[in-house]
Parts: sequence; C-alpha cells; structure tokens
Amino acid sequence: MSWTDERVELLKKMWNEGHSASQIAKELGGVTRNAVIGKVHRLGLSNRNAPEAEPKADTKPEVKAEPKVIVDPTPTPAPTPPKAAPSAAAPKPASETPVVDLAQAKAERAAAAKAPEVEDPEDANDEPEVYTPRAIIPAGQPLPPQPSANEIDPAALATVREVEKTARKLTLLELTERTCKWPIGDPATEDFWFCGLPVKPGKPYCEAHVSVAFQPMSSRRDRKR
DNA sequence: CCCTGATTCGC
DNA sequence: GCGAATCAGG
Repeated sequence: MSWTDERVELLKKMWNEGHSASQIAKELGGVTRNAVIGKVHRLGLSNRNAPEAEPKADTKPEVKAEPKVIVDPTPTPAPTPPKAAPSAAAPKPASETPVVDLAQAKAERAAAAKAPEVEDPEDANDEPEVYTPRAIIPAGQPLPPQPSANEIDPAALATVREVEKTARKLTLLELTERTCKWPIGDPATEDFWFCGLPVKPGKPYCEAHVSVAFQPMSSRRDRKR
C-alpha cells in the first residue's frame, strides 16, 4: 500500500479527530500503526491540533456541530436553554460502542439517586413499607444487558457468576476492542465496572458473557472448560 | 499485559 | 519517503 492522496487525507482527518495511530492504521488497512505514526511525523502534524489557547482546561470531548436544518424566522438572540435540551431529533450516536451511553446513564442515575435526600434515619413509622421512596431509576436510558435470570440457562448463568468473580473490573476508559464490555453491577452505584476479560474474537464480550448475551432461539447445551 | 506516540535508521 | 524496531510512557 502506498500513501495516495486519498489515504493521506483520511489519515489527516482521523488524526485531527483524535483517533489513535492504530485505529487509523486499522481503518486504512495495509499499514501498521508505525507506518501511520511515521507518516504523521513526516507530514509534520504531530501536534495533533495546534490552534486554540494555551490552557486545555475544560473537558470537551468532541462536540458535533448541530445541523440546524430548521430555519427559525424569529430573530432569537441567544436562547441558551438549561443544559439538557432533549430535542425530538436525537443526534444519533452512529458510533460503535453503546458503552458510552451506559456511562452517561450511570452518571445521571447516580446524580439522580443522590439528589432526593428525603431520608429520615430515625423517624420510624410503625408502618411496613408499602412503597419504596427510594429514587426510582428514571426511564429513558436502556438498562445494561443484565441477564434476566429466568431466561438464561442456569448453567451458563452460574458460569457467568463464577467468571465475574475474576473480572478485571475495568472502567469505561480502560476498555479496548479486546476487553469484555459486559457491565457488572448497578450503574447508579459505585459498584459498577466492566468485565474486562479477554473477548471472544469478533465479539464484544468474553466467552462467558457471549453465552448469555447471544441466546439462540432454542436452548443451548455444551459449555466446556 | 494491554495500549499510546516518538524516534531512529536501514532500505 | 517509508516503516520496522525500538524507546518511553500510561
């Protein structure tokens, strides 16, 4: 493979978008990450991004420009609505891992669960709890694919429980393409992490989690070790 | 161990 | 110019 204009262009684009050399190499194909890095240096764009002020203060991952298709005749100055502006037209992730959403959901739920501090430690109403005043997980974000015990082969489930004891307990940022992305625990609490064991080639999860994540229409057998 | 980018240097 | 090997780091 050679560095055609097209390939160089893609390289530049991806590099400036923050992709890693290996990711770019994978995308281009036919080259290694070393080749990409070498090219990057030769092109003199090591700086990744040169513009902007000196301090890299705030955490602005990447803000996709919002396609303002709708023309608003009203000369509205600067609305600046309160942060969350869930427009009907979702920006659509379009990306790969849905994990990001899970992480956000985690943060949001954690915050939501913390806010309503209506707890009274001593006021014991001699009344059995009829309902749970606890913060209910707000709907909206899909729950992580936790195994719904009643639908999964008990043997596989048992294996999963066993495997999870040896999970690497990775954080979101530690996940790679070859670490199991199965979420474990309650995202609303601190007891939350990702399995992190080696994935089954081509799958997002380790073998154990693949077995519960991808259920065939019929029941399954096997499970050798 | 997995990964990252940076550098070197024979080709 | 190219990129494998190597280095330095997380």
